[in-house]
Amino acid sequence: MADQAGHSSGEDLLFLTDEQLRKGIEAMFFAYRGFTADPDRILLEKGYGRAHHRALHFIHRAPGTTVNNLLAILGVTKQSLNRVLRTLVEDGLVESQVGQQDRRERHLHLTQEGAQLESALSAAQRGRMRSAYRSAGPEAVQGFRKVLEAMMDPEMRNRYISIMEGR
Amino acid sequence: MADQAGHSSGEDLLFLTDEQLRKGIEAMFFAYRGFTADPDRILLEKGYGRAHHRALHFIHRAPGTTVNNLLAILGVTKQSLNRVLRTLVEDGLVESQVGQQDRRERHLHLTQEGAQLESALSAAQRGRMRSAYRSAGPEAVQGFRKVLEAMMDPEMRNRYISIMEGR
DNA sequence: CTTGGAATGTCAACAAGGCTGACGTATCCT
DNA sequence: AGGATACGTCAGCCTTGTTGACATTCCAAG
Repeated sequence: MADQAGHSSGEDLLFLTDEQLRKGIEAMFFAYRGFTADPDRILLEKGYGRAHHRALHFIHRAPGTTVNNLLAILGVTKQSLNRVLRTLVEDGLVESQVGQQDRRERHLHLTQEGAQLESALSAAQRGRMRSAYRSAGPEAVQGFRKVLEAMMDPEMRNRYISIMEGR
Repeated sequence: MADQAGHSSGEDLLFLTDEQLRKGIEAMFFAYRGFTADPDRILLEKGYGRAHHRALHFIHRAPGTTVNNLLAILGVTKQSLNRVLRTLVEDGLVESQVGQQDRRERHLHLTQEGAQLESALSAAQRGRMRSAYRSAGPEAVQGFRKVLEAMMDPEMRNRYISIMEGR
């Protein structure tokens, strides 16, 4: 009870005021805006939205993934995803291949053109992430990742970790 | 070029692989989902959306703020904000008072009912933030905030900082 | 071999919440 | 008096989420 708010002493329990927590909440809000700002500009030019970006990102991350798997990662309905996926396939950014073992499944891959757009989007986002990391320093990066992981829903944390390790 | 990817040495320049940056990007994506999940559930019951939450949050944060100011913070058009604000006023969660010095301005306050909902939403979000902070530790919290601030657009960072200090 | 269920695709309708453009009103300032 | 500012509102459009219903394809169990 005698502790002060401003400085965290580093080893004992955290003294967390509502004010501090609210600051964290607002930091998340503003930071997420910055986080999406650069890709959004590119997407606008091409006539796509964030939903397309997410699809491209995770198809790049896990080439050959099925629609169902993508659905689970993105957490939207198949109708929502399908609308986005259809335009990407029509525009020649994504390829949908019938599964070998299970021919009901569709395996998704980026075409060269799709990979190119994904790369541009990712480069923009990584650029901001890199400069944020650089200006915050290595220890801050560790903390950043730690807090983010703890903030995820458990299911998503597992999915995230398995994505990180698995492949 | 000889360095390894996994461990950051802690004092020299960061060695940032695209992989590490991509992990950060995905962490942001999944964490933001968790971040909004709890309030979203409450909002759904009441028939509101995230836009209402944001309005309530910043009116709570800066009571008596003007519409224009809120517009700048939220980064949406007045038409978008107005739609949300109108329902909040109609439902008796927000009060809109004509300005004293400048009668063109409307100053916004939460009613008791509005404050109650804001409090419930904030409590849910702070709860998750608190447990994330706790499980990540004090140093992680510092790093988390540092990286987030560096990730904001400069204008937003200034706004954020002035909000933090100003009051 | 038949059939149930799983995976996928598709159509339709709807809602939230962004956006632009245009217009009106009240108020302030020069 | 006239221009600028703050706010509200109408109309229409887009993206992206939702439900519900239904067809197709195919694996697997009976």
